[in-house]
Order: sequence, then structure tokens, then C-alpha cells
Amino acid sequence: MLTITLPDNSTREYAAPLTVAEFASDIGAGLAKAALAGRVNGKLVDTSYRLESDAAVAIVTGKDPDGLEVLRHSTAHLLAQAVKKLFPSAQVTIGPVIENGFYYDFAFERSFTPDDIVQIESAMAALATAQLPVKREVWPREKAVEFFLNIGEKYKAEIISDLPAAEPISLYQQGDFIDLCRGPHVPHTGFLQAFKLTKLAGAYWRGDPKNEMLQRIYGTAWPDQKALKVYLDRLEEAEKRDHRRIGKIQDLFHFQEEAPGNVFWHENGWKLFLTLQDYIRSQLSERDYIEVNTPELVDRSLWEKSGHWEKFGKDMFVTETEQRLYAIKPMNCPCHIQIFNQGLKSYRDLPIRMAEFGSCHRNEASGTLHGLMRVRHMTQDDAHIFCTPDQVQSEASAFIDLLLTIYRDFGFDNLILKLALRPEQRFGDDALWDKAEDALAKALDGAGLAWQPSPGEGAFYGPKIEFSLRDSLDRVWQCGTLQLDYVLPERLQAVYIAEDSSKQTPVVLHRAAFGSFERFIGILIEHYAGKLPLWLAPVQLMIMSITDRHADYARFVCMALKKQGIRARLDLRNEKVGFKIREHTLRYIPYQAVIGDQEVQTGTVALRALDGSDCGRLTIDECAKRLIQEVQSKGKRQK
RNA sequence: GCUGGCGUAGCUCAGUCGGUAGAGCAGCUGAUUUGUAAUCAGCGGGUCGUAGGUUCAAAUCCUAUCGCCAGCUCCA
Repeated sequence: MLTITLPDNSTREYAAPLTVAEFASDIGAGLAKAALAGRVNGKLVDTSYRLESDAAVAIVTGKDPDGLEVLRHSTAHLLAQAVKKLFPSAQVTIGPVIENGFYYDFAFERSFTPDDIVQIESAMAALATAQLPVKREVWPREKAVEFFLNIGEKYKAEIISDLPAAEPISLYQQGDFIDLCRGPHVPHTGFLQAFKLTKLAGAYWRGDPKNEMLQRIYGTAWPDQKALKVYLDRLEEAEKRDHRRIGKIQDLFHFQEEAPGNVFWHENGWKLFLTLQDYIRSQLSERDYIEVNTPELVDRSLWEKSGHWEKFGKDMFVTETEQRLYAIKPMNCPCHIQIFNQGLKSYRDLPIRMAEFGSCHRNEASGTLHGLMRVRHMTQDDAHIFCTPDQVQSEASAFIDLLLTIYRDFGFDNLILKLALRPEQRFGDDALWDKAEDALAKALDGAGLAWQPSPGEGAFYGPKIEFSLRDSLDRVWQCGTLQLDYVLPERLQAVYIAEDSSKQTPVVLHRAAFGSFERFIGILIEHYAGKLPLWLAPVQLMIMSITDRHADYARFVCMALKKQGIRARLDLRNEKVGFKIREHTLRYIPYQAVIGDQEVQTGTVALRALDGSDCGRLTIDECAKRLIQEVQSKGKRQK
């Protein structure tokens, strides 16, 4: 007699052991059909798992996050099976589940081509239609190693040899394909109905560039076609929002061969850049920051003292003149410490919050450059807070507050916070780390935010908080950072005089909210899909004449609005108004004002919003007032 | 940096088996003076990323190189 408890706490009794699948069909035929796996006492198992004693059992379907994972994992196996069928000499390696899908790495004598992918995909579909049962077996380790070596799968044999001795070696067989896998897997391949191979790429064996390059095939898999379509549509939407595409349409910036990774900001893009800079400036001055500016070209000796030369020298651009070697600064901190070091500082001077819109160059590997998101020349909204150890927590709290204010102004409400803790290799004793980590944790708790620790991810000189935001497509971007640093101020001999008149080393907090303006602008463009809210839009209002005889009045209106700080432009071209409206609508200009005889006579403008709605005929002052109000609300007020 | 793909007019792209370059949009000129998402007509525009090579002949094939794209690695 055994008792099975369901997730709703109801129980069922059975006289004899039964499998998860049998249990599911006892509950209902529909559930049995949908059962991908089972969860027995919290552990994920195959539907063929035999229930021999009392247990808490849940039937896992595609709706269950675990079920989706099983589905994707099984689809990765299906991919491997299809590849082995078409290309028997390919060796299988690993095939894990990733966000939204899976991949499988293969060793193969030639590169897979897009044509191969099409073939592999249809082979997968055929194998799925065949509804091959997926069977699990546990083998002795030696037998498994021998088996895989015999069939020429040296990577699999290597994986098994590296598994912990206690780990049972389970193999899964579907048709004539046998793969090492922890499982669980779907009962048969017929469950794998909604998948698509998406990408083809190289990847190193075990992620190490010293190892041989394997070929990775990426795919996505979902419980049904509808969910797959939703996902594919989202990819398409992301493509439409690509900031490189929108940057071209809206004439924001460009790149060219002669300056890889360096942005040519056009008038519109630069206006956006300056708007963001003004915004940050106003936020900083409210919070008692000072703004400074430091050299971009600094002698090698300072970078040697700071430690950058040794650690990051190869990522720095250098230039030589009069037998001196200069480096273009990759970060601002050493220079800020030079400013701090001018004159003797007292504990009474602290904290000093020193900000700079620092122009930094880093020689990023060519393959990592990506539009505005990853550049070689960037401008950070950087600041360094010099404070006493006791001030760390309150400074951290103040920065978190600032950062939340900033992110909310841009419509990012969904944040992910991580506290990166001490790494293996680190400077400073454990007592110092305890104190530092504790201060940051308390600051996070004080803000009432959920956060996760990430052990071992801290910098060698101190722990840090990483602030990531989710954009409107649910993509995660790391932007803000707050890093405690005990090492650099000491290396560069920063001191202050404490209450007891002893010399002390200040703590430095490196901090940024945007990260870099370039990257943040890229994120904003994609977040808003190019439809920047009025307060950010480089061109806020387009004033259009209907015929030439309205041009003078249109110019007058434009000047009047510009005087009130509105970014207005004129379109006096000899075109029909419908043509002009279409063009500016496609460029997402937030407001358009039409000027014809009636407006000239009444001293008004006919205002039209981007969504096509008619805002009516307004006097110039009314129009200005309306726009200014919307700018001040930063688009947070409902229309 | 590594692997693979790509690079043709200002933009988006076509160009078959190697035979001497094409469309739409944009631009220019002219007509049109127009009321809320495309007025009409005509015209100009390319060292096919760059440098070599093969060939009677190269956008097309080969090599190198630069850049871009996807992923890997990296990301102070």
C-alpha cells in the first residue's frame, strides 16, 4: 500500500507500485497526455519513474517552468539525434537549456551551413513525428566510457570520466541514438512540436579559448506553436527596435570604418546626449556632488602606480611623444584621486562626491563592438565618492536612492540588483570584507529592494552592487554600478586627517547610473522603440506650412517657441501637408503643428500628436505651455 | 582576439553558369501652392570595402587585409 500526495494536498492510495505515467492517467486522460515529467518529493523525474513508496507527486506539463525546461532539453537531444543521423561523423558534446531555448555543441570536420540547418530542422521534425519513445537506463561508469569511446564520441567519454564518482551514469535512448544525460526527458519525441533552430556559431570546448572550437547550434522550443510564434514575433520586434536601424532613420549618429567603435554623433543624437547630460547634472547638483574635468592623456607612470598598466595595459590606447609614453585614459578614477590629493583633506571635508562626464577610451576586442552598446570611446556618468569607512553605508544608500530616481524617470521600474561578494583572489583581510559587504547589504535592505548575492563576483579591491534594468521587451541590461574600493586610494596615496589627527586612507566608491551615455542611449532607443518621450526627443515639434504664404508666420511661431525652450523645427517645403505629416510621423517627431490661413488669421497653430490625435487649435502660448508641462512631467503623467 | 556569414548608388536591396551594373526610395530640375500618413514629369548618380592574383574577360573565382553582423571569449 502506498499513498501519493498531490500538490493540492489531496491523496490517493495504491495497492502496488506504479509509474508516474500510470499515476497521471489514473488522474485523467488529459493530464496523462500532457505529462512531460514528474516531480517526486521535489525531484524532477521521467514519467517512467516507478513510485515504490509514499511520495508527494506533481505531474509536470509544458505550462510548468520545469516542464518547459524538460521540453527544451529534450529538443536539444532531438537536435543531436538529427545531426548524428545526417552527419554520422559529427561528435556530440553538450546540449544545455538556456533562456528561451537551448543549444548543442558539435565537433565536426567542416562548418555547418545555413542549408545544413534547414535539413537538420526537417530531420528533427521527422523524428518528432515518429514519436520515438525516450528510454532511460543507468549504466556502470566503465561500460559507459567504453561505449562512447567505441562509437567515437570522445567528448562524451571525457564528460563521464569527469563526473563525480557518486553520480549515477544515466543514458537516454531514442531510436538508435543514445546520449549521456542526467535527464529527465519527455516520454517520447512526439511531444516536441514547436521548435526552431535559430543561430549557428562557434564555441570553445568547455568555454576555454585554448581548446578546440566546436560548432554550436542554437534553437528555441515551446509547448505549442502559439507560444513559439509569440517568441519569434518578439525577436522580430527586437530587430525593428534595433538602435542602429533607428539611429539611421532618425539621423542620430553613424559609425565608419576609419574609427571603429567610435560614434559620430549627428545633431539629433548629440541633442539627446546633451539632454541626458543636463538631466544628470541637475540630479547631481541636488545631491551635493561636485563636477570636475581631468586630462585624457596621462603619462604611463600614473597608470603604473594605479595598477592599470599591469592589469589592463593591453586594453589601453597609447601614444608616444618626446620620448614619453602616454595612455588615453580608460577610466577617470586615478585622475580624480589626483584632484583629491591637492591640498590636505580633513575628515570634515568628507564625503567628497566628485563627478565627471569622463571621455574614456578602451581598446575593446574587435569582435565585441556592437553599435552604441559596446564602443571604444565612451562617456561615463562617472563619480567617485571619497569617504570614511563609517560613511560607506549612508553613501551607498544615497546612491541607491539617486539611481532609483533616475531609472524611474526613464520608465524603468523593473530592476535586478546583485551584490557581488569577495572573490578568491582579493586584497584586504576578511574583517574588512565582512564590514564592506555588510554595509552594502544594509544599504540595499534599507532601500527595501529585493537583491541576490553573487558569490565570488566582486572585484579584487572590494565588493560591488550591480544594477540591471529590464526594458520593454524584458531584456536585461546592466547599467549602474557601485563599487567599494580600498586599494586604489592607498596605491595613489590619498589621505585625510582624522579626528585624532592621524593620517587615514579614504574609501572610494566608484559609481555610475547610466554606465555610459552611449550604451544608455542605445538602450533608451530600443526601450522606447524610437518613440522618445517629449522631454528626450531631439526634435519636439515640427512646424509645417501649408503654402508659401504661411511661411513668415510659421517662422515667427518657431522662433517664439524656441525662445520658450521648445526644440521646434520648420518644414516650409513645397509639399502637401499629408506628405510632410507622413515623413515626420515615420521619424517619430512627438508633435506637429500645421499652419494655414486660419492659424495665421487667429494667431494659433493646429497641433497634432504623434498618434494622430488632434490637439485642437492653440495659441502659441497655449501650445508652449502644453509642451513645457509634458516635458516637466517626463511623460509620467497619463495622457 | 576566435569561428562563421556579409560588404553593390545617400538608404534598402537585386545581379543566374565569369561576358563589362539594375530597382524602389532619397537627391536634383521643372510643373504644381496644396488642410492632417506618399502630387506629377524629367534628369543625374557606382573604381561593386581595399590590395593583390587567376583569366581573353572578375561584382562574380582565389589570397590577404579592413569593417560590419551573429555567437564565443572578454567586459576594470
